[in-house]
Amino acid sequence: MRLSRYYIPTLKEDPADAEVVSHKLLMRAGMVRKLTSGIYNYLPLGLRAINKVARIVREEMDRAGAMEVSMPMVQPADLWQETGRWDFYGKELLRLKDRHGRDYCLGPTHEEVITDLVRGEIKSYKQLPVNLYQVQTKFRDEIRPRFGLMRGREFIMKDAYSFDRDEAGAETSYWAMFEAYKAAFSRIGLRFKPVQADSGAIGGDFSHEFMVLAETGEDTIASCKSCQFGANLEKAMVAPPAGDCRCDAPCPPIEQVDTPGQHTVAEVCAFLGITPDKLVKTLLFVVDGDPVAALVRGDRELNDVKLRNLIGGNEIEMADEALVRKLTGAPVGFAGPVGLAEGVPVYADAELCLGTDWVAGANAADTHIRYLSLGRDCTIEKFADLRFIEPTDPCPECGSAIEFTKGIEVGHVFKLGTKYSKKMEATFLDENGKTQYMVMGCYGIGVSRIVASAIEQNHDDAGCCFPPSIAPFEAVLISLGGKDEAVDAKGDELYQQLIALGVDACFDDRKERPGVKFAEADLIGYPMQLVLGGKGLANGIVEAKDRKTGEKIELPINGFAEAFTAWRKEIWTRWGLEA
RNA sequence: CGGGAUGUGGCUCAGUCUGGUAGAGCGCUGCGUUCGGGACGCAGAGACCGGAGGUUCAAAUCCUCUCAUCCCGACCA
Repeated sequence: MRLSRYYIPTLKEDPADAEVVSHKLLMRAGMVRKLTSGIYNYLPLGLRAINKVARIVREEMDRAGAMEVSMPMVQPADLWQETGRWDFYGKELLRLKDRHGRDYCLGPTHEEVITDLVRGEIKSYKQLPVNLYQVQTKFRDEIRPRFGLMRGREFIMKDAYSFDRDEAGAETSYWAMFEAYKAAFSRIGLRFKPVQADSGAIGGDFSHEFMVLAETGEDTIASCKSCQFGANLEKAMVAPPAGDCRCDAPCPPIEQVDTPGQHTVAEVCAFLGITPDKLVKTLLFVVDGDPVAALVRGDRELNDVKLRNLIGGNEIEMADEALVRKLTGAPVGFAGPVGLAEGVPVYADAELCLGTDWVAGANAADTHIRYLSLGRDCTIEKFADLRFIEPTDPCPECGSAIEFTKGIEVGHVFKLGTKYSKKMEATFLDENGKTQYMVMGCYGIGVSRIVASAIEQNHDDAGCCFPPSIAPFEAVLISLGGKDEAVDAKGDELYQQLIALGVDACFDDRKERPGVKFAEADLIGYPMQLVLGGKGLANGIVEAKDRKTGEKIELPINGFAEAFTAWRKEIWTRWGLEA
């Protein structure tokens, strides 16, 4: 491709509405343009990067035995009503009506459509397993789209769905996808980590997220410094507390203390002269319409996802002020496990069973209680892991130290089980002629988000530093001809050699000053920059720069193809990639 | 949906407080000079100042409403 005929509208300044570096650079390098909030045009350069990601993903899907299909983006409401998600999915589902007034939605994901497709076509165990995937534009009406391609409303996703005869088969499919994802992200050149994840609203037994490690990530992951353990914070289990249950240990009788105006943990502790780990924090939630109380130590944070999963609920939300008053008979800040309204189950974090003699709210205004014994004074439904893991906690799998890092979710694999096949009657006949539900899995990769993530992970002050596997062009040949036509002519010749070598290169033959060409090459982030100038031509050399490291070497014009091939191999190797 | 901020040529912004009929830099067009890290000179094109209504002799500027965008939060396969 000759850049003199290519459309790359670069910007010298950061766009005013871009916050994160990937968004700024995607705009500045002329790769995307915003149409409206969370919705982007992909320009030629940006689309090239996206297509390269998609190509690698397709190759790994195909290698794993999945088959590409393409499903409609507009989906009829009745399919979503069948699974109940028409009501459950919420406002993220963009709904629309056709001219007859029939309801449709724009597909945020395709479990309904794929299950409908498969149930109509697959009737025998002999046809299973199957794994179908697509690379397609998705629409999710996010409450707050942000950060450019990182969290758009419209985005490109690869979604795959597996159908198996039984759990064992589903597990095999799951791990095949897990491995395919590892292979794909490795080939793309991302530094990533698969972590345990909550399966969220989509449901299912277990799941992993693939996280690109980057400071700007919206997710926090806990990972072990010595073993392979890694988990999204909302999923990360806390190791069971070390020690015996002492919740029945002897303790003076409960005593009420006045704590006028002391609402928060910090206030109460300061007032009573105790440390937060001596206090029991009581939090009230509503799970699927019913009130629930949860206890954690004063210095801990309750993980509502764990609470929801423990109860087996779908929706969980904090009780509002009115409900708190109703349940505790007191303003917010004085809730406790003793004397709560009748019938509110109380769940306690596991580590609370290690101690006794707690301070807690008294369910009365401006009052707390001390000498609380959970075993003696109240009924605990269950002691369970309910809190967020903390950096000082041991690894739940091996006991070593852990650390927190930020990550961007670029892939997610779920084992769905029969959640959708049961609701949609996706059945087949087994060897015995007996009807069975298909066991499903689903697997997503955020294709457009990967391009943004790659920039988040690989950039410097001058611009993007793309991995060669997904760079819009693998290499740029910059010709500094000016008035010297011989330079451009030789440049063209070398460019032809690159093309003949099968290199995805472009040729900067524009009538621009050298500084402009260099600055834009750095901004766009071609991994390999080749520069041919008048002096170089006279001396028989081409300058070669590794964008990532900045290292420059000289390649001979005589024998250019061989020298370039060797250098190219080195560049790819530095990225841990194979050309 | 709560809280905050911003809308002025393609882009980044000034001008708004204190009303007087729109500016700069970049980009774009032409000519000339320049030509190894986002050059310079000259000459141009390009904006009814997000939209609607109001106040006023007069509104980018003041008032009301509205739309859009961004940030924080809640939310989120």
